[in-house]
Amino acid sequence: MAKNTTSPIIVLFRQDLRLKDNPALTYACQTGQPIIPLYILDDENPGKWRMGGASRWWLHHSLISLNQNLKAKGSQLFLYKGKTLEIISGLIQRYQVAAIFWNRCYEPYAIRLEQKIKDLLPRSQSFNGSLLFEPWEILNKQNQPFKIFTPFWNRCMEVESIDDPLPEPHRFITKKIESESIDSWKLLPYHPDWSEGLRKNWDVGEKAAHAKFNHFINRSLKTYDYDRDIPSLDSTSLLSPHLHFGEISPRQLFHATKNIPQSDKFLSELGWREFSYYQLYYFPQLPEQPWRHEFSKFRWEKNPSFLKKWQKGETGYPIVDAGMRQLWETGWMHNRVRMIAASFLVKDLFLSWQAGADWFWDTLVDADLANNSASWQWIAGCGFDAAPFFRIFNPILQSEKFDPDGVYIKRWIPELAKVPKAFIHRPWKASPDLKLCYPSPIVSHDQSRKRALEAFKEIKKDYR
DNA sequence: TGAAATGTTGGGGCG
DNA sequence: ACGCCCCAACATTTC
Repeated sequence: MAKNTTSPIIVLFRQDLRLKDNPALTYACQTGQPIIPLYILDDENPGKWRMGGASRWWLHHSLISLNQNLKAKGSQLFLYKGKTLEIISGLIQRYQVAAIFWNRCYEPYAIRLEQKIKDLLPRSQSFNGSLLFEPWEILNKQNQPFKIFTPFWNRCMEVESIDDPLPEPHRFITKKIESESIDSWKLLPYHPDWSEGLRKNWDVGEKAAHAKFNHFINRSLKTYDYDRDIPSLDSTSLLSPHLHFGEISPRQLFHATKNIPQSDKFLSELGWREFSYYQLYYFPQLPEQPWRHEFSKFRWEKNPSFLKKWQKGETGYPIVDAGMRQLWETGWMHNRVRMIAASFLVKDLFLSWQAGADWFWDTLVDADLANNSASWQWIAGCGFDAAPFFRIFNPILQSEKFDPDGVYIKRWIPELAKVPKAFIHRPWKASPDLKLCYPSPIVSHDQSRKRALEAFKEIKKDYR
């Protein structure tokens, strides 16, 4: 059969819900063939890592936003729910699809799926829309993957060319096909609808992402170095969910900030994101298995009651509880507080980092398999370039250091509003006639610390 | 992208 | 003036 220039190309959207700097879309448009912009909600392929509740809320709004942006171009987004391969094979037969274009994902299940799509339609093409550097491009002098962040990032920064972000494509022809309605997917929570805090805190979509980025550049980037650690300030970029869903690309962030003198710290945070994807690529078991083998011996506690209290923000340690409540209410937690709350779960409650990762997966709007897994392994001490296990955060000291006046704590824990500054980091020492409706600490940090150190000595000893 | 324990130093009070 | 002790303040080691 002769090559048919009117046969359509499917552009498969996944974690690249944008029009600007979208290589798959741009190069599909350049063929001049009709385009089928397609999103498939496939809850089966990811297995255990099916999208969590907060992510589904975000996805709902992001798809609507992408559809609107496409409509402004005279196009639209077509929606299907089910098994990716089955749906795609159906479309290929029905519409004589010529090829499928997509931007690569790096989750192990996504990589496997992409290979099968390529087998289905060999003319298909994949592109880099989500990373500054492909994992296979960055190797050390022995041609091995880096294990430590700093040399990894130094090597990245020696790479000459990072492509300039692509402009939005001009008008293109859309091949119209049937579509499901997004409401039938029931991505939004009901019974109960817990999404009010999310609605209040987030604007979803490509335009919102750029607005937030501009605000960050103008207001926070200059003092990012220091202010990003103060959770009451909202001085971080707040871009994580936009980045995860690809409403804005790392290339866009990189190019807009690389020449600004104070941008190093921010760029290195992008570097940590790259490093997480790198880890997941070279160690696909990252979400489930500790990278440092000796940690598989660790006997984590199984204490559903402690886990519940951590999840609900009722541990009795204000900074931990404030973070966990911010997460529950807004689908997001400040980075510094994530470290403190995560350290508390692993090293004070002695619950597994996997249990923490599961909870974050369900509740974060920025839940990202690479970042979430790598960061939990980092705090637990078993990941690439991880904090050593004996490096244990003291939740009281961290609180005094990074939230000295308790502004962040009081924002998220109204029960503590009346506690004087002197006791805000340790309310159990405040006068009993305050009658706080706030729990006493469920564990003693001093004792937990000692216990964690003992356990660590144990696995280290065995391993030698 | 810790914190606690332990070691060292140097100024001041005091006999 | 001198030695002794105390103890902050800082540095180093250890977990």
